[in-house]
Amino acid sequence: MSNEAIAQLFLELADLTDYVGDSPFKSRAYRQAARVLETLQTPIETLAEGGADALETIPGIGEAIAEKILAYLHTGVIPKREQLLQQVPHGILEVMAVPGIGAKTARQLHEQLGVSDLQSLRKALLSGVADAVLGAKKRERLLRLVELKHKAQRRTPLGFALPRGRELLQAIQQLEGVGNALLGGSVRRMQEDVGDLDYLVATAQPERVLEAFLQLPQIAEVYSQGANRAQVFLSDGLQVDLKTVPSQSWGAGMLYITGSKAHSIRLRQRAIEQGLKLNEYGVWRGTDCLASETEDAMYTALGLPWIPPPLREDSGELEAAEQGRLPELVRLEQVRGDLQSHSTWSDGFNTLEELAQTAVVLGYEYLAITDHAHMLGDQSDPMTAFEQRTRAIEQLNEQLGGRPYLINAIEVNILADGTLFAPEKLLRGAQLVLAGVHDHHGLPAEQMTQRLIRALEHPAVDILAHPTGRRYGKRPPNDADWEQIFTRARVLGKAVEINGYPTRMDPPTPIARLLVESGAWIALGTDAHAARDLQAMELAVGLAQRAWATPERILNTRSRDALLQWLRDRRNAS
DNA sequence: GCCGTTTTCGGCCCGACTGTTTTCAGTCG
Repeated sequence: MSNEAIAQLFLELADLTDYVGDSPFKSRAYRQAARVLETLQTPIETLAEGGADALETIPGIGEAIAEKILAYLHTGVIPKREQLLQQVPHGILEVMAVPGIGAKTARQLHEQLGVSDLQSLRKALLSGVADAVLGAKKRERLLRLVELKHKAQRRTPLGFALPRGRELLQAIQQLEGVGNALLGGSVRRMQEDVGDLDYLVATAQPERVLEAFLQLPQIAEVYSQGANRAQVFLSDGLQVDLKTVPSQSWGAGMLYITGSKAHSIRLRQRAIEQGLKLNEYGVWRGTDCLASETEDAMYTALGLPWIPPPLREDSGELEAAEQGRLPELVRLEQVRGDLQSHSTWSDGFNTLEELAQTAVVLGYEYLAITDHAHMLGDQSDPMTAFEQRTRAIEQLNEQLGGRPYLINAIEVNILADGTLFAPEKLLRGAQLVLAGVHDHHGLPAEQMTQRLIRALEHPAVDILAHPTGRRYGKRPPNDADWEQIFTRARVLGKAVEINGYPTRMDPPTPIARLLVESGAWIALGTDAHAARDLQAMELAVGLAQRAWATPERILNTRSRDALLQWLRDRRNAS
């Protein structure tokens, strides 16, 4: 089972603990443990091999939680969770997931009205009997939210949230009275998927801004509105929070609105240790404001350098900042080309010319055309089709004077046994070979590990594409020993891809971080199947940043000549 | 339930918004 799966169990345990009215600090500890488990880079089974002592070295995991983890790994259940599930109504967790219904309200609803799941909640709200517990106003509000909630169960992939968020940001910027405006939250941190959009506005007239904001046509439902904050839902159920601060608190507000929550809490604890207080208006000593106008000043007042948003997850960035070893993260403008794209020669929508034109607009020196080997031409004779495409690329390169330079590349399927589905001659003829898993997902970890290593060991392979195979809403990441795979890639001098295609974003952050730590070469690719998809490089870079990647080991921060030299050297070494 | 340059008990981030609460609990981010 994955770390995410066990983290989910602890989140449920936390809700159950709240529901039965046990210590709120207990449920907080469970939630903290869940968060830590989710961001853990190593599979929990591996860590558990060292027993409870090893687990307890993880911050936030003590004796009791270590024991629960071990019990789960051995028996498949956490006894405490099973015991609580016996005590509570079957569907109460989904009731508590409705915004505005917490543990206390859920319990009242159950005890007084027999509400036990979403369906009975909806009935109680519709019939009006819920008035007795909630009051008329809250009942009406919840009724609207329950209806909306149907549409918005899932988190939104960053690639979809980002354009929507920017569109709304533009609308907000045009509201009267708005000074600065920022799209913060998980989007600014470039998290792979986001639960809501968070905006910060600097203004001297918060009432006016909020009033105008609530009039925007995109807004379907107002959840709450106050003197300097509003929470609303868009018609598709996406939640949007907008907070205003006076302009002198801009930096403090940015820090607050960007989060993450865990990062903010650590900063606030740090402030307390230094006899200070941190809130969304500044850093304070008593009533003296020490910093508030810029994020930089906020961090400085806490004795830290500015920390880039993608790192703000309480996963080691504060310790690194303290010790002056924050990474110089790779930036989008350092990327000189895209290392995965598909043309009409396979399953892409755009021609080589169209892809090249967009690459020019993006300022790229090069673009790897990585059509699927098994989809070339009419598929009956891939070698002939490959040779035709090679000539087409060479001609186009000549026409364009190598600006951008199209790399005659190929993407090849890794079969279940780790062999490659393409003629050797074709593989040798390509300037650059990506190998990726496209079927037989979900093999046992050991088998998947050997499969990927075998593929990496093929002398023609340069890059392992979309390593975990995850697809949002379709397929979880494949299980494998990533440390072993990435180490093998480093030893072989090969690269592993960080894929920015919006529904892939592969590998997920914790595994991407393992990749960076392994020291293997990294290739950033959009996996574009249309020219406009090339824009997704921003997402690949964001994911690389969350993995603490610096430009040195990223292939496509290299110039065209340096990249081609790398390819020649690599081949000579194989 | 976790944790410790205020170590094995006594703390645990901080503020905004809602409702009907005349002083605050519940919920959320």
